[in-house]
Amino acid sequence: MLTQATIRPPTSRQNLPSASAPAGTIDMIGAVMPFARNAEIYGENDRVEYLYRVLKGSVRTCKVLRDGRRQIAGFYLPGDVFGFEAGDRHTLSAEAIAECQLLVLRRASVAALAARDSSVAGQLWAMTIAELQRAQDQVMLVVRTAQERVVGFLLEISKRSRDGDQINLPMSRQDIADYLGLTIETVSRALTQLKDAKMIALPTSRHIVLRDREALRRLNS
Amino acid sequence: MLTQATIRPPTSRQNLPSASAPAGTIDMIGAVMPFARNAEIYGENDRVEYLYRVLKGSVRTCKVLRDGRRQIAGFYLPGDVFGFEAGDRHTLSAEAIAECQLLVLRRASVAALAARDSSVAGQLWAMTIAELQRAQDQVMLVVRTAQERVVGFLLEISKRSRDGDQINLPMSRQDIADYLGLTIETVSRALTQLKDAKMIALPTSRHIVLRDREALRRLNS
DNA sequence: CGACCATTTGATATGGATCAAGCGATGTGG
DNA sequence: CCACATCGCTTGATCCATATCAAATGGTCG
Repeated sequence: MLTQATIRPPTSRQNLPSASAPAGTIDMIGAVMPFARNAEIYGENDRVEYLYRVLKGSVRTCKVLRDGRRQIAGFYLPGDVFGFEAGDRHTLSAEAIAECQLLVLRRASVAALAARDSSVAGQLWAMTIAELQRAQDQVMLVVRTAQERVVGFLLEISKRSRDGDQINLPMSRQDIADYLGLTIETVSRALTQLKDAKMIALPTSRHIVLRDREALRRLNS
Repeated sequence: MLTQATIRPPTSRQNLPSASAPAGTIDMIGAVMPFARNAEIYGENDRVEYLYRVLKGSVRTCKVLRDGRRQIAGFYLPGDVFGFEAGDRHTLSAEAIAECQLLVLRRASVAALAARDSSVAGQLWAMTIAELQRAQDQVMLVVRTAQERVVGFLLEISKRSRDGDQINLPMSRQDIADYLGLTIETVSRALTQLKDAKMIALPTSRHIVLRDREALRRLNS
C-alpha cells in the first residue's frame, strides 16, 4: 500500500525551519522534514512524540475499522497543525497524501515552551479548539444524505484552501469517500449530479470549479 | 419543547462552589447553578461567555439540521467540562437532559487564570484534547452499522459513568438515536437483538446491564 | 500503442428509514 | 380505586438511498 518505508523524524536538528519563524510561536522550534506520497508519518498505537505543522502538501489521518473499511478523520492543508492526542499513543495514523513538507515539533518541547509562554499555550489551545470544531462539523456532515455530504465537503475544502471558486483536490475519490463515510461510486455519482445541475464544473477529476455557491450553500443548509 | 424559559447565569456570585475546590484548577472560580430538565443552557449563535463543568445530572449539546432532524454532538456526565468554542458564538446549543447542577465559569476569568498559571493552561488543553478525542470517536461510530453504533454507545457510556456493568441511562431513546444518527425504532431493535443474544439485559428501558462485555467488545472491535 | 490505475456509469441487493400499530408504565380525574 | 389519557418504547410491514457487483471509460506513463 505504502510506496516507501516510514520515515522517522530526526533526533538531531539537521533541518531548522526558516530563520524568519516568528518568536513567541511554536514554529520557532522543530525541524522541517519531507515525506513522500503515501508515506506513513505515524501509525496507530505509535508513541506520541511530535506535533506537526504542514508547510507544503497535504496529510490525512485515519483509522482502519474492524471490517477493513478505512475512515479518514481529517485532512490537513498547509498551515494546519495535527498530531494532538489525549494519551501517549496515537489513536489514528497519519499519511502524506502527496509529497509534502512538515515542520516536526517535539511534543515535550512544545509543552515546555507553552509552560514558559502563556501566549504559546493560548495558541495551542485555540488550535485544538479549532480542530475540535472541525471534528464536530464532520459528525454533522456524516449523518446527512450523500449529496449533502459531498457539497459540505466541497465547501469546507474551498474555504480552507482559500483559492476562490477553484478547488484543486489533493486527494483521491477514495479518500473523499472514506472521509464522508460513503463509497467512491456514490461520491462520483453525487459529483456528476452537481455537474449536471450546473452547480460545479469538472475540468478534470481533481479540479473542481464552484459555479453556483448560492445553490450549493442551499443544499448544505 | 422546553419545560421552562432559559435560565441565564448570574453576573454576581451568589453561589460559590464548595470551599474545598482545589487551588490551581479552574474549579476555584465560578458559580454553581441548577438547571431544570430540558432547560436550555445556551443556544446556537449565543455569545460565548462561559465554560461549564457538570456537577450533578447530565447535559447534551446539539444542533438542529436544515431538514429538522436533530444531531447530538455530545453527552456530558458529572465531572465533564463543556462549552469550548472556536469563535465568540456557540455553534451548538446545550440542554439539561435531567435536573442538573453546573459549575459556571466566565470564559475570560478562565483565560486569565490560564495565562497566570501554566498548569491550569495545561489542564484546559488536556480537557480540550480529550473532547477532540471523543468527537473523533463519534465520527468512527456514526459510519458503522446500527448494531455497532449502539454497542459502541453502550460501551462508551459504561466507561464514562464508571458503574461497572450497570448502566442507568439519563437520556431517552430519541437522544441516543440523535447521537448515533439513527431513528428510535432502529435503536430499539438493536437493543432488542442484543437482549435476545443475551449480551445485555433490560430490566427497565433506562436500566441496561452488560451481561457479556467480551461479546460486546467483539462487535465493537 | 498498450498496460495500468482512477474514475464514471449501470444493474441489483440490502440496511435502515418510514409509516403504522401495539404495549406498558405513569399519572389524573371521576 | 379504577377507567382512561398520555408518553416513551417496542414491534411489524413496506420503501428507498446507498452499498455492492460489474463493466466501460479515460488519463498517465513506459
